[in-house]
Amino acid sequence: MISNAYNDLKERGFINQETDAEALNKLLNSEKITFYIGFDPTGNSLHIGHLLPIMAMRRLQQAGHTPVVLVGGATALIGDPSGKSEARPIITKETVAENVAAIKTQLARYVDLDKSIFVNNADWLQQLSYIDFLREVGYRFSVNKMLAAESVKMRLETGLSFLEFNYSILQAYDFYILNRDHKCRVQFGGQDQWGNIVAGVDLTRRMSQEEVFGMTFPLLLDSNGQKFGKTAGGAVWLDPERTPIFDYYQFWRNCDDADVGRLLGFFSSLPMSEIKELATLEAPAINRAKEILAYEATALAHGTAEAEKAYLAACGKFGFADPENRIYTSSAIKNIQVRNGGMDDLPSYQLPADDLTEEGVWIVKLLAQSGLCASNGEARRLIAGGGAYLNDERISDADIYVGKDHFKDGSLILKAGKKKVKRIIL
RNA sequence: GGAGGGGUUCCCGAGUGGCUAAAGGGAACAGACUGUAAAUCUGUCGGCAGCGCCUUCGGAGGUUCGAAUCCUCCCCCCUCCA
Repeated sequence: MISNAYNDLKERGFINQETDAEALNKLLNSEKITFYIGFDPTGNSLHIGHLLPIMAMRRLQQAGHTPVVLVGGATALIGDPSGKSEARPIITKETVAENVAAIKTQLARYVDLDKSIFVNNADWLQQLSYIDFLREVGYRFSVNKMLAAESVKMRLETGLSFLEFNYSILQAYDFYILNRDHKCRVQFGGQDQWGNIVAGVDLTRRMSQEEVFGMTFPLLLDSNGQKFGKTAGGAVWLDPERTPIFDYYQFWRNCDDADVGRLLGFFSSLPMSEIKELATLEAPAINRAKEILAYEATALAHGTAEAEKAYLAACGKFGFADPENRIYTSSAIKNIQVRNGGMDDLPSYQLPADDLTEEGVWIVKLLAQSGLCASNGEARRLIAGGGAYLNDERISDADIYVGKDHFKDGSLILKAGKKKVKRIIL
């Protein structure tokens, strides 16, 4: 149980902007409130980019507050222009409905949905009458003001359709509805949501004479200023079908030294005092902090059993950072017996039996079809550049064939570079 | 609706008839160095069973031995005017 929700968020770095710091501090610490965070169901899986608000929601819930999880079933049909340089393709209602279901399942790992209110704004936005809406809500918005908003200004350069321009009004209306129907007092969101949140705070005050608040989270960048959560293969997904659990673990394990502390604050539940210690570890010991981060983040997304497997598989490949458990941590990772093995838990690819002919499988083809390389050409280049390994031996020739004798106990290990691994199973 | 400018490979951005799979930069990937880090240096960066063929420069046609480059029509974006 988290006792002081506001300070908790603050010391973990969750707070970027807030409408009224003092009032929020008081509110979050002295009352049990209802708050809301929205998610746009534009895809059928969440990715790491969505995780920061989810973690905040989790902490707030643990502090006794009640989250309203709003999925933007209606607003996803519009497309939020905030923080985007271009309009995004409009998706169909059917897709939105599927996405909502998928996202709900993933959220359940982080938030206790039984103690949350789950709403879909399609339920109230869908049936609005245009004329009524304009008369009731539209007249309260000043276009002059809207044009001055940073998120709109940006798009004024490249173009903004009327459809998208309306987005912020709809989101503001959501806040008003949630306040009216669920006594929702605070909206949280990413940094790019600031304009939308403020619009909602204003609208709610005007329509209901209720004082509500807003807070945004920082935009996560890695130490290089790059958008966080992107890797070679694109986004890192919570769906294990898209991002194998081992790869998910590895994403965290490979974060920059400089980022570990901040990431532990956001994505683990370890106490801040401990995190500060971990973040200041010297040279190679800092790797233990990364293991802890990876273990904790993976355990949250996929469960402790899977996290343990990924941890052992990765350490089997690269070694343990702190095999003797000298570095203090409250994480359950310390209870995991240091042992090797774990090969079974590397991402694997099942080779169709027909592909293994008398002469074997062409190595280039195998690299490509197992997903390690995007095309045959890329596989050739990888081999030419000395980055391909078969059972930990560098492949020097693109024309070799992999036969039965390369498989030990029915599997072999293929690597692209030092970090990308695939177990090929017969 | 009118006038002008523009749409190039993941992104930015050169290229105005053959030497252009298309400069340069960024991102990305690999190698070396390391700690599965950062920085740095090096290489790669459309597809193909690779010295040749195929697909790409908003879309569709056309001119030409040859088109990202010229012509016609269409779509989209920006700026100014209405």
